[in-house]
Amino acid sequence: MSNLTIEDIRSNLQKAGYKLTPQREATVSILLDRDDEHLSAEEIYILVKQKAPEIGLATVYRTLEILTDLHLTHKVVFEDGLSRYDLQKNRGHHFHHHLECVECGKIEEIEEDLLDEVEQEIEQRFGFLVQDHQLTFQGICKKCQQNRKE
Amino acid sequence: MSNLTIEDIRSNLQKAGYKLTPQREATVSILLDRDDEHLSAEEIYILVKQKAPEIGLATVYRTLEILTDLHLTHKVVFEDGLSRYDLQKNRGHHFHHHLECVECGKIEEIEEDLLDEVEQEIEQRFGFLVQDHQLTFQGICKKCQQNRKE
DNA sequence: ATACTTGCAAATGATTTGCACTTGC
DNA sequence: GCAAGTGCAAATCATTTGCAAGTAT
Repeated sequence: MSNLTIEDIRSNLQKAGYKLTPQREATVSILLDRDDEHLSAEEIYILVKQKAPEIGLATVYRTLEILTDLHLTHKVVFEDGLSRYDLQKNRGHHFHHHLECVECGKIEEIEEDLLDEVEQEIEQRFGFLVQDHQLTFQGICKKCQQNRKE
Repeated sequence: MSNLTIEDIRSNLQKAGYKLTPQREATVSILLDRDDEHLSAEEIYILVKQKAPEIGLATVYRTLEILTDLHLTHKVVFEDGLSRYDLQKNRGHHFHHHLECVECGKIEEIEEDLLDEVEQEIEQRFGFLVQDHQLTFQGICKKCQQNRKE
């Protein structure tokens, strides 16, 4: 699914004056592997530690901050107070949404941008120039609905 | 704009086995007064303290938690990591959205639900039963756009 | 050399909790 | 009267930061 490579990320970092250190590479490689999950910094840290045990949590945070600044990842604050990070697979006009199941806690991602029309309406009616958005739905996922019936 | 009264809130609390103490009343009255702002717990605390100086921040948090559990308020986590609370003016089918200006930080509220169609699409395509949602747009508000031109 | 990075530990900031005291019904 | 509620201070949890040491070019 992901068409981003480590090399893309290396060149983006270098363009901005950052190095792709082993720690950053390990962190990015977790994000590439798990690009359909929505990992918190802590979860990323635990996964990275398996490959590079000497890494510190602060480094993971710093890496994620840089990646987010460069728009290589996207940071979303969830209701539980944790921030989760997604690789920006489709750079540029990216936008995606989340389906958060209140029963099993799973977070599903939707790639399409369903809000084009809504954004146009906002700009016309409120004179507000939209740059980005976050949309999260809470509800019951398919699987949990089935479990309820059993 | 708000059609909720203290009495509505009192009866809701009592139905759920809670009392409307002076501290809770003071907190709710701030929310009623400022129902178009999006106040953080800290901001609410400061305002409440002016009328009831002996109140503690923990009580404000506990009150907001109860109100949110009873769906009398709605808690939204913003990008800055703070949670803000809105009174649920139109109980039941409530839904509203936020416009967050990245320049002046102001948070505007839109009452309409622009997502009816989007929700139907989600339910059909993903089998996900939507119960609630949060939608926040980041961008530049009208006023800041004008200031830029000057 | 020099500027960028790191790991660690300590600091921060929002929220939560334990507890002895108080209060509303 | 007594469970429910309070204020305070201490605890917690995610995240950030200071700093001395490490590293790449």
